[in-house]
Amino acid sequence: MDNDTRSTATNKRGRPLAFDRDTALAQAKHLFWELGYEATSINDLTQAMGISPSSLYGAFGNKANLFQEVLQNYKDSNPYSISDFFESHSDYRSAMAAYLQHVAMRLTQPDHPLGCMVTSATINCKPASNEIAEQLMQQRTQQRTILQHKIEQAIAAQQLPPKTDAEQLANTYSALIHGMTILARDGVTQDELLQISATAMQLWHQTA
Amino acid sequence: MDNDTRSTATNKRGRPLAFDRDTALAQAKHLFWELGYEATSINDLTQAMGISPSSLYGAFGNKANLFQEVLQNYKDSNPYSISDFFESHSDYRSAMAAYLQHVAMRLTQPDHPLGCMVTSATINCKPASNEIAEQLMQQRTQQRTILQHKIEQAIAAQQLPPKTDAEQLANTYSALIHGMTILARDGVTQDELLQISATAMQLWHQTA
DNA sequence: TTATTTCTGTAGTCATCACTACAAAATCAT
DNA sequence: ATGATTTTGTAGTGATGACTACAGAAATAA
Repeated sequence: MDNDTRSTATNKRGRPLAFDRDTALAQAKHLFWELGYEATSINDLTQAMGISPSSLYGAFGNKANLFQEVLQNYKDSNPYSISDFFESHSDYRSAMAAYLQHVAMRLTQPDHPLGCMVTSATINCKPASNEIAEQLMQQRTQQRTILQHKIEQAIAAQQLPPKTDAEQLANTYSALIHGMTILARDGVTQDELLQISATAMQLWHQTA
Repeated sequence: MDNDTRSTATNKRGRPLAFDRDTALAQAKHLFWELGYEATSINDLTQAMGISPSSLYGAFGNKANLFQEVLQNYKDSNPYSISDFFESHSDYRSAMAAYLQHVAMRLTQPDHPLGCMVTSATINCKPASNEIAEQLMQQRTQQRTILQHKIEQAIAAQQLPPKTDAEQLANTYSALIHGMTILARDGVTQDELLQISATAMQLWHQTA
């Protein structure tokens, strides 16, 4: 029943960690983000983290568990969620515009790999990694659902036509955002992604 | 200087192939499409193709070369290109609508894996597979450029406002289409993808 | 000091990776 | 028939995959 989350806080007994756990985690995140879950080997990780396999396994359990921690860190390190934008903007249109702008920026930031890790890290997986792949899929589905709820609220607040199909619109924006990850990784620039975000705002008015 | 494309045509000398080359290629395509390039092992391939490693290497050279043939077959097996739609429709708007509809259908056809292989097969690759990953990237870039040219022609034909940014619009549609591959693989249905296609047609009018 | 606890480095495990050596088998050419 | 040619099955190769055993090192606790 002991909680095994070896914290960075002051250790009590035994030899102390010879490396900074958060720094190592950040380096692991960088690799998983760039190459994906399976294409990143333990050897790659130990090299990048500057530690030995035994240290890695001692501190993080195994590859899957390390990825879990990386994923949590990845989510925590993004200061802005969809909800944040819808809370800090009075009207839904400007919230969406700001969110799409934020996404375009974040997918092409020069201080970390291109695109979204949740979108890209487990596209090519063997069945052995199905659990992790499904976890990321649930993340994506959850984001889609959140967006749908925000749109439903916009409809209820009469900021969108009452006949608007919230799921359809959420799906369309989700596709666009996932696609921006592909484009970012293909070398499409931040400016171009921002233009896509601007273009996408036309979807807000459903005319058909 | 001998052309090494061992054709399916009547062999002249030596022991004949004990398997149907096209069928085996189709099965390889199925695997690469579903799992991606690196996550598909030679062992997976020989199992699915029903042949031994020596037969596989004898007939296809190596894994990278087999993938090349699969890719060519993948492209050839899609009877409709962007250009086809723009040639068979008089106005550009209906051509685009038909193309997006076609994409939504194709990405969710039940007789083959979900999504687009060119988009998904080399998202997670080690540096060793950079050549193949870049080849697929060039495919994606090329498709984007073709779309841009069609939009430019639409502008020239005054079927789009003269101030339309063709590259920007092509990028937006490309993002949407790539994102549809992610959604399709996440289990979003064909109907929902068709709705995305319909929603996306609003982008045709640039209002901003 | 000595004992206890925890981490580190080395060297290994076994499985799987792409790929191949080689002899037997199956065809064609003569 | 005999020989030339090509494919096949078996059984490997060395490299790399994730992971671990174990002894020693570095800290705290007594």
